[in-house]
This record gives sequence, structure tokens and C-alpha cells, in this order.
Amino acid sequence: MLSIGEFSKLCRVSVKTLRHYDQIGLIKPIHTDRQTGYRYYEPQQLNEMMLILRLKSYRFSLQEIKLLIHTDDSNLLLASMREKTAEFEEELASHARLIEQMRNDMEKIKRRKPIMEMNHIVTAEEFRAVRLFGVRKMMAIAEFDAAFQSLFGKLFQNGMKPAGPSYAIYRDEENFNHENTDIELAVEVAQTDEKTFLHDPGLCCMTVHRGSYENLHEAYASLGMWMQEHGAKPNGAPFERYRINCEQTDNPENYETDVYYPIRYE
Amino acid sequence: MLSIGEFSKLCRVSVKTLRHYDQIGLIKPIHTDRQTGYRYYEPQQLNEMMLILRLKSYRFSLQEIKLLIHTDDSNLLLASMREKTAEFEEELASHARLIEQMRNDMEKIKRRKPIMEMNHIVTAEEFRAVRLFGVRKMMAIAEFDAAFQSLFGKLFQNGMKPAGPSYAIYRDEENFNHENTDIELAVEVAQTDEKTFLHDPGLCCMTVHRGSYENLHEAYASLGMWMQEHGAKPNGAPFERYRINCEQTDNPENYETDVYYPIRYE
DNA sequence: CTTGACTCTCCCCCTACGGGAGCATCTATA
DNA sequence: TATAGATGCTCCCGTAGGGGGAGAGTCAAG
Repeated sequence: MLSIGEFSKLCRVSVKTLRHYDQIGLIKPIHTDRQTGYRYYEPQQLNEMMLILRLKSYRFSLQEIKLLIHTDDSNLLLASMREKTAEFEEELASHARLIEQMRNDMEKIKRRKPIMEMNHIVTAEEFRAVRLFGVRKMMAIAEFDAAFQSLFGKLFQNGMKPAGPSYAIYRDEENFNHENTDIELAVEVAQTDEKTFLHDPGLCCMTVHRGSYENLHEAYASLGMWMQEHGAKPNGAPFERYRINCEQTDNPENYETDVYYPIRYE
Repeated sequence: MLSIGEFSKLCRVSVKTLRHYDQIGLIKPIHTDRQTGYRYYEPQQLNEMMLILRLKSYRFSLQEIKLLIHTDDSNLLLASMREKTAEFEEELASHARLIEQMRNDMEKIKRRKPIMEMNHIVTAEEFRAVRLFGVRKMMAIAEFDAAFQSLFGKLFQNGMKPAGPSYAIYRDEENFNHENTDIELAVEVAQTDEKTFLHDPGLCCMTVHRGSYENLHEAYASLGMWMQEHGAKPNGAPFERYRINCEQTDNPENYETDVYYPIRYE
């Protein structure tokens, strides 16, 4: 039997953390004195603790770890780990891009140039109406991939085929919210039936965004500045057209996205 | 002049976030109505907001960003960014190692083997006393690199030379604490003067840990299990000897660290 | 039997916001 | 111009993963 302090030293985890893990039921001491509340651990629990630490290093949340170690379903563990490795690999790529961008920015700083120079070219145009098939729901930007998958599934179920690029329309006229926005994902189709709709926002300002989606807000900022300069006012739901995306290229640096904002003049 | 909602849509940042940034003084609206408290932004502030978002994507905290954008010292910005890129690169490498380990673990799961198998070989030995030159202070594990730099600086200032590997001695006999532990970093020397001390912990159990330091706690857990099995009790400050570290190899997978825990028998 | 080390619970703190209540204000339309 | 509905305000609470510290109780060695 080890006191919490001894156990703490052997597993290199702070006493605070051990008490926290006890509280949330992640790892409870073998014995807790009813009178004094003192926690006593067994050396065997070091193994369990090491597993917890390893899963933590894999970025599982404590709740996830709790689930994973208290079940015997090795398939669940396997599936979760596959998911995490995929996340890590994704992050590996995005970190590499980020480092590249940081080097770029540092060069700019050395040359006394501002990091952020809005170099999006903005134009105004009457948007040529398109016929779209879409799904609309509350979602986060991170769910786009899955939502597009499901969209294409439904598309084929309905016997349709894509006839052009896909779109995201930001229907949310209220607060913009990163985690829970009212978004319609859609794709151009040739058919005209009751499951499709005509997307006809009218006069828009637009710009082309090249590169990964991480800097997409800069396109919106450019549109905002342009509207200010030209006395235009927002007029409806902005939308994005993914002209070159993961379907066309593996390298996010080559993505091309058209960003549109419907406008009106007072 | 843009209301907070309009500004929010143009910079793709939630209203909540904008109010938060106002509150902490990161970006304040150009005009705030004294009567109503309504916030009004200028489109020019989109530029500032984009800079904030970019720095945020570089993992600066909001406080750091506040400092960086409200100073004109481009050297500070440059230095901070260099630091961050270094961090990202470090993370890139550690992520790659992590992915490798996850693949390994997944293989083990598929073969129905437990992920954590304590395969450290533990032995007991009388530690051969060594003469060390060290600095002792409260620090975090993350500060080791810098602290060792400073240690070697002092070493040379005192006209000494390293005569063996370096050590970390965990003096903290109280709570183990990740962020603030009482640690003595030291290096073997040949001289015997009042600035050096004899490190003579006596009987110890020890094990060799191979690989990066991320899994070092497993070595401690192994020592803990061994002590349990052999009826030994902890007896003083545990310490690590870095036999093969970044000085000898570039690949953390090849690191070799001796982990010692002084013991006594009751 | 004392003393110092250890442990307990409880409460507040951190980051970077999100949710929601309750109320005020703005603006487009009738 | 009246009014409804959209938008805005402040205030309070919650999150994850603990850290810091107060105040009180407990354990073990001399």
C-alpha cells in the first residue's frame, strides 16, 4: 500500500492530479480510509496509470480514457486510435504549412513590411444563378468533410450526379459561430426537381482565395474592406464555391475557393 | 461604422469572441456608445483582426498577441516567432514519434497483447559515488534545456570541464509537480572544491530507459513495481543520468537514460 | 508526547470563450 | 409614426485539466 505522495513520486504524477483522477473516477485508490479519507494505492496500479498517461499523450480526453480503460472492447480502442493517428497526421501536414507561413512572415518583418497585406482582388459581378442540391443544418466547420460525404450519398440515392463544383452557403444571418452555424452545403446539378433549388443571390462582390482554408477569413475581410470603399452593404448569405479542393489536388496550397458576398447599394 | 454583428460576419469571428477581446483590451471598437454600450467597429479594424487571427493560429496566447500588436518593436515579434517556429518544429518531430508509437500499439492490440508491458529490467546496485557540479532550483521539465545551458556556462566560468555525463536529481521530497519541482541539474567533474559536491546515494535500484523522455515515467513505474516485489522502500532523491542524449545523437529514439531510485530495506 | 511531514476538503484561479437570462435598443415595414 | 422582430447589452455559469492555498486533521519517528 502506498500513500498518495509515494504513488505520486513513483508514477511522476502530481498529488493534485491523482486526487482529480479519483474524483472523476478515472483511477481510484484500491483503499480509501473511511474515517480519514486517506487514499492508498497498490503498486499494481502503476500499470493502469501508465496506460492512462500513454492515452493522454495520444490526446484522448480524460473522459475518453475512462471509457477506453473500463471497457474490454479492443475494437473500440483500435478504432479510436486509428482516428487519433489520422488527426495527428493531419496536424503534421498543417503544422508544416504553418511553419512555412511563419518563415514567410518573418521574412516580411525583416523587410519592414506588414505581415497582413490584403492582396485579394475583389470584383463585383451579377452571380449567374445555379441549380443546387443541398443539405442545410447546424454544424461546425470541422464537420464539412463528413457532411459533404453524406450530401453526395444522398445525391446518388436520388439518382443525380454532380454537374459542377460544390458550395457552402452561410445561412446564419445571426451571430457567426464557429461551432454551430446554420450552413447549407450544396452541389451543382443538372436536374430541376423539387429536391433542388435555384441559387440566385444577384449582385455580389467576390474574390478568389488560394491556399488552405485556414486563412479563409482573410478573404472575407477583403470583401468587407471593399464594401466599405465602394459604399456597398451586405445583402444576404455569403457563400463559397470550392473550385479546386481535395477532389482535384492533394496539396491544400493549391486549393482555389471563390468567396462571394451578396451586396446592395443604398 | 459596423455593428458588432456586421463586423463579426466580415471577420468570421463570433460576437462573443469580439466582446471578449474588447474586455481584455485586445481589440476595442473605434466607438462605443456611452448611453447604450453598443460597439461600433471600422472596416479598417478588419486588418488588425486578421493579424490577431494569424498570430492566434501561431499559438500565441491572447495576452502575448496584445503585447505584440501594441508594440512597434519588430525585433520582439521576430524573436517570438522564431521561438514559436522552433516549438512547432519540435512538435513536428515529436508527433512523428508519437504516430510511430501509436502504430506499434495498434499492432499490439490486434495481437491481443496489452499495450503497456513493463519491460524495463531493474537491478539493485551500490551507486559508485561521483563528484558533481550542479545548480539547484525550482523548475519545470520543459526548462531543462535552458538550465543545462546555464549550468555549462557556469561550469566553464569556474574553469572546470565536464568529466562525465550529466544528471538530474529530483530533490523534491514533497509533492511531485510537473511545473515547479525542486531539481538539481549537475554534471560530473574531476575537481574537488567547495563548489562541487559528492553525490553518494548508496544502495539504489536502477533501470535503463531507451528512447525519448516522453515515456520516462514508465521507468519510474517499473522501479516502483520492483521495490514492491523486493520489499524495498524509497530512500532519498531519485535521479537520472543522461548517458546518451542530444549531445551524442540527434534521434531521441536512441537516447539512453539511467534512472536510479535510492532504496533501503526495513 | 511532541513535532514535523503528510493528507484531507473546500474554494478560487487559469484560458478562451459558449450558453442563456433578462432587459434595452435599433430598424424595417405597415 | 407605431410596432414587431432582430440585434445589442451586461451578468452569471460552465467547460478541461488541473494549480495554489487555507484551515484542519492524521501519521510516524524520536
